[in-house]
Amino acid sequence: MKLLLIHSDFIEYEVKDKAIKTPEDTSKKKDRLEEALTAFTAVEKVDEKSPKQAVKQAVDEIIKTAEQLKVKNIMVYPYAHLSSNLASPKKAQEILIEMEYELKQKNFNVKRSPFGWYKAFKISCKGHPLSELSREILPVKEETESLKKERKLSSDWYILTEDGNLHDVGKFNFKSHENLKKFSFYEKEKSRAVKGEPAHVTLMKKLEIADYEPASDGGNMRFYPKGRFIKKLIEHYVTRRVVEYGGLEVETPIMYDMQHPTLSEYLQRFPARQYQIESDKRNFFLRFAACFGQFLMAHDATISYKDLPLKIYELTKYSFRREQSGELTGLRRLRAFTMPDVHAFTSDLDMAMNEFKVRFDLSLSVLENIGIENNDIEMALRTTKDFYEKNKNFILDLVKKFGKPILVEIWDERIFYFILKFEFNFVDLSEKASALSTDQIDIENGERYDIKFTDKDGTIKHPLILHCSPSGAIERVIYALLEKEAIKMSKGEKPMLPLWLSPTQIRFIPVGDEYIKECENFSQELNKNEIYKIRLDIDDREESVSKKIRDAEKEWIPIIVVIGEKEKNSKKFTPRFRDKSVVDISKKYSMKELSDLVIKNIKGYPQEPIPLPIYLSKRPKFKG
RNA sequence: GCCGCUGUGGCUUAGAGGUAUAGCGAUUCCUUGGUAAGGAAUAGGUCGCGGGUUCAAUUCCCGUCAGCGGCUCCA
Repeated sequence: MKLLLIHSDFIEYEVKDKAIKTPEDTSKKKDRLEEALTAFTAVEKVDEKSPKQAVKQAVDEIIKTAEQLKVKNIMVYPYAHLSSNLASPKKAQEILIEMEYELKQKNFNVKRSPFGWYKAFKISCKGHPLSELSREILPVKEETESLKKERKLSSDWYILTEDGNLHDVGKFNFKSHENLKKFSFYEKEKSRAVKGEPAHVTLMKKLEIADYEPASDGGNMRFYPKGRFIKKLIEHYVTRRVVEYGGLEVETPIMYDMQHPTLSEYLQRFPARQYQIESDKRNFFLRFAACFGQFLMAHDATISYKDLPLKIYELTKYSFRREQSGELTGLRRLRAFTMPDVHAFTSDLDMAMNEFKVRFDLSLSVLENIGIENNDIEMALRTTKDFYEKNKNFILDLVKKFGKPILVEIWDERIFYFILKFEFNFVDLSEKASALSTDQIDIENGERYDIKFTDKDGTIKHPLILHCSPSGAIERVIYALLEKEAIKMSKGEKPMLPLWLSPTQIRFIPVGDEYIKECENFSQELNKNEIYKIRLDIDDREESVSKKIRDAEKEWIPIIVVIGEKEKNSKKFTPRFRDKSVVDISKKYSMKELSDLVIKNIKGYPQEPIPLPIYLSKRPKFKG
């Protein structure tokens, strides 16, 4: 059976002449249905063998579509021209009547136009992507075969365990791998579970990190001082790690000529995804990755095999992708985002694979040090069957490094420009998965961009290119950190940002005005270390001590120190530690001990001064 | 982009065909405080925006913008 489903403002028809010898009796010469899903239907020879099944499958398909479109009115419309292998009119008519009956049973408002007549019809198709669908209904036996064929063309999904075994995703026992299950399910099929609104969106506003900017395009965020600060520290940290790894930091333009021969070829494949800008008579697109600038730069460079692997790095501020408006959410999916992107140009597959390993370790370490640990992420690997077969041990090494089972997608043939790709995915509170770190081995673009290096023997060759983002988009890293804390909160635990990222690390709360001076003295004592400056502030507002503590807790301040007569005299403090796992809360601390404690935790991370006035009374409220 | 839901002072929100609640926050005053909200007063809103219906619209209708959920997508 062939179905053509049209979502229309209306459908109307008028019966004209007989099309077959014995058309269906009909008194109604004209009919019309508003806001309808019209199912143009051609019943075929194969349906005669198992008419019940054909009816059921067709009805299921129609209902599925109708529900998606929230349509109550359905017009079943016989339309022979969809097939060249029609069933007999008698059988066809029976099946159509049966379809009408079944649909009515499911409480749809169903009309059916008469069988066997030439009819004039008018239809007003709504024109959205789901408004025109064609479906082929085949008896089950043949269906599995066609499905198999389809699957062969696309890809297979597996779970690869540390022992080197590939498991069918459907059969794998996900016990103690809950997140991998959520991730696999999200990747492989479309998860339809009911979900609340994203937790990090509430948090990013409440903590004055980021917010929507109605005056800009969707997915272009504003960052408040604390948000800019956190973002800046992550940017610095990732950049430092990449530079230590050997990345040469560059800066390239954010817009490129759409007519440029190399770029246009690349663009043709994804035409509707960019912002476009006009300047004089030329049209430009905003970059959606750092590739363009770096590849064009590499194209013009003189590169010897001695320089390889050559690593070029840029922190793109911004990369732009015109995602569909409905796909945008908070800091998770944006139209403008900050992307660290380090490419490695390598001489051959051996070098590429070696480098892939190095960057795999780098990515894992960067994420972990930022605060997103191994059990917060799930790994996916995509490759071709051919590559997998030849490099099983290499891939297994990666899995062992990762230390838990991963999701693997294997294509029969290469679909994209890369032959191997890994991703570290974060699964959030509403069970959505997003990729953070990623790296891929690209075997096309060296040639496409005509990037060349001179090999040992003097021949000119195109390099294989690795594309890596060790952390993923910085905004998305913040999203993951916030969602991670939201998950904690849902378990009744206190949320906190890592100490090195907290805009305020220690807050002093004077018991009264007269102790503000004391706070200042102590803060100098606290910051005696030459290299590490602890970010502290003083709540000098005219509020009760309890109120100030409450506000500090709401702000996720890691360490709160109340200062009054006792402290003034004894120089010993009883701080409130937000994260009680690493400290002794019964202990009294001196300023030196507190300072050492903080420094121990922020060693090796970027240092920046507090991004707000030290006195709370001098701070504006950006939100609420 | 499609389908659906939502949109009320800076924030969170009540409400209804006759221009509107309350809490937080802000300001001022009182209180001078000891580990998650001390007390009082004042100011602040063309009820997202545009149009229509109506004697009258913030409330009903249409459109639009934004957010959320789902679909699709994620090079």
